Amino acid sequence: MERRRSRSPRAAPTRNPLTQKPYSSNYTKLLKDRKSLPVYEALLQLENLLKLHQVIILQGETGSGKTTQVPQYLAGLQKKVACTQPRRVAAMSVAKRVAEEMDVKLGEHVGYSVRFDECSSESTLLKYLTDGMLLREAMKHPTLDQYDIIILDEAHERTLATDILFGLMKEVLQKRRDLKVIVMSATLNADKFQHYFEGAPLLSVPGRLFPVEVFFTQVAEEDYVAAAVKTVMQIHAFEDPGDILVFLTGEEEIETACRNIKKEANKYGESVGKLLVIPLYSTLPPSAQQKIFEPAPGPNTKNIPGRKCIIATNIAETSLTIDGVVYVVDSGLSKQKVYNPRMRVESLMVSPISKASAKQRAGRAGRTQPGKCYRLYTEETYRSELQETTHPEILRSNLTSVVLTLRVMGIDNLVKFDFMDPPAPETMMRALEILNFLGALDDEGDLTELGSLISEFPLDPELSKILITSERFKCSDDILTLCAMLSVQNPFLRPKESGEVADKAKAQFAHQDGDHLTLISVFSAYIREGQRQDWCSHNFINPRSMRAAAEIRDQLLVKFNKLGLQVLSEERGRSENIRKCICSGFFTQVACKEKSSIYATLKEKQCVAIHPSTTLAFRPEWVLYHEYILTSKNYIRTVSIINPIWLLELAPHYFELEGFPDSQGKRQLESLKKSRAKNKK
DNA sequence: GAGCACTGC
Repeated sequence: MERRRSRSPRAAPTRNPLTQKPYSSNYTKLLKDRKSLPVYEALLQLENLLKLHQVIILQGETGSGKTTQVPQYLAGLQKKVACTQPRRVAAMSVAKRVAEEMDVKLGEHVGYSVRFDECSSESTLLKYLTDGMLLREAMKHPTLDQYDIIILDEAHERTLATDILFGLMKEVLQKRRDLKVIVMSATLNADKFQHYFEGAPLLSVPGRLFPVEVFFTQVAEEDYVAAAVKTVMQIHAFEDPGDILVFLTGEEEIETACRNIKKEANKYGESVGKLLVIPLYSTLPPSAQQKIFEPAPGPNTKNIPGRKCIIATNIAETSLTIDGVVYVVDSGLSKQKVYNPRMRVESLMVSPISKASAKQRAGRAGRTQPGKCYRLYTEETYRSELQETTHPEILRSNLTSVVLTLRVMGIDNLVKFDFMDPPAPETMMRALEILNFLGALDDEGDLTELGSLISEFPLDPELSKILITSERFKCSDDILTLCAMLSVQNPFLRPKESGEVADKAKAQFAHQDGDHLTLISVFSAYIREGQRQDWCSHNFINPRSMRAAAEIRDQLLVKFNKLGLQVLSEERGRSENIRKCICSGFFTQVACKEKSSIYATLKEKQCVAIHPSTTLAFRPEWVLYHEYILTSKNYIRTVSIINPIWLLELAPHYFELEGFPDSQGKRQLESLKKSRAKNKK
């Protein structure tokens, strides 16, 4: 019966071909909405193009429905489909929505896969996953045979993982003529993708956003925070009801702006509506982040409606969507990561955003009704100083992990690997050099056994290395904790108003040998106290960091056991063993005291100071640091005391010292070497 | 003696 009916060209099937069950009423209701999406009419065209081409570029703005409709349409053709997303929340929520639209149970025909949460099965035809997760799958199965179609969504964001997948796709498409790839992107750089995948046809679908009127300032603003405050007050006093979203660059600025807006609003009294001012940045505790979803305040005594005003970082550009925003105020700036391969340092710099970002920010005003966007820069600045698109992440990152990943996927000629934007040769050289010193690559640049072990862990190669070495130093229990703690946001909270109390709380955990041991002791205390939220808040510890660390530690432990490594811990010589073990991975990050509190990094001879957040009670001769940051000064942060002899024992190859600049540290190491040689005789 | 855009495995 069903067969005959589904063959009929006119009547739509009443039973779901995937489950053989009749469609629910919810399905019918959702189908109506789906049919009104701009992308709906393009689906057949897409199917036909796929018969002729291996790669297709699909360009569509927010609201076109491409993320939900394209993958499910292809899965409906009985193809195994993977669709990547840059963020885990998106992968999970889109999968849930699509399962509902397809009238199947989430985790069966439609599933998702993100870190810590695998929701798919044998029967899964369509899987949404984070781009990083697909990369992990590709490390195991470099030709991705488990899929017929791979969709790279949000390609315009050019995340590190998506960029590597682009290059990988080029290789795999040669080996698998049956594989199809769809690159889905917002506009602006679709032609770049088309050029990269030579001959790939471009399919465009319109978006569905309300119009947003854009205003520029007439003259350049000197103080953009003050300008933002002024603009918010003007909107609040003179514009129609609707919430305001302001884009600034960071925590401090945002808190200042919030204070000033509240102060200004108070001056106006009842002549304007109530204004709810909410800061939004990623390091805020989740409870504070939830405030952005609170409704705008009601009318005041003069019956003027209230509104809310959210002052946010880039987090509101893509990661968090706030409905009801009608006005956007855009500073035109954001903090961006930059990488200096010569100094081997990643730092954050306030930089102008791209035109693509400016457009994205403006679009945040048009999600529910027509909106307005006030740009705190001139049209001339926009035209001449803003780049078309944001510099892809791969050009701004340390590539140690990336190079290792490529090697594991069997890419042996890195020079020939077709990057959409090739990274600086110096950055690649740095990565190869460090991987060689870690023992992950041999002198020919080939992957070693240790290298493939290192690549198994979801960690930076240096951290994986110390985790593996921890077996030898009988401190794996502690190093598992340390790796987890170094992978999460700084767990120590220090609110300005209670700085001293917070410092005292932190002092309870301080370990005399350094910040690494302090991190371990915080985690131990957290577990000992039953992982309690109230314990965290009482001790100025960020509970989110601790929960994340516990989860990561569990994941690392499972992997650790699976690889046949042994969890050992020995009390005798514990601190020394831990610090030696850290040296086995971070020997390139050591500094020697020059005078009083000034240090010089050994390899680059950069003058640095130990960051004031350290728990070290004095300034030792030699330290190992976890990160080198450029802020008001050059700082090294997360620092522990080491004995320079360990360096010679653990990384003799690196400390041959030929390429090192002359310094007190180098001379000390040289004389240590001499006396060691003498003792051996 | 002071500061951490945002993701992701």
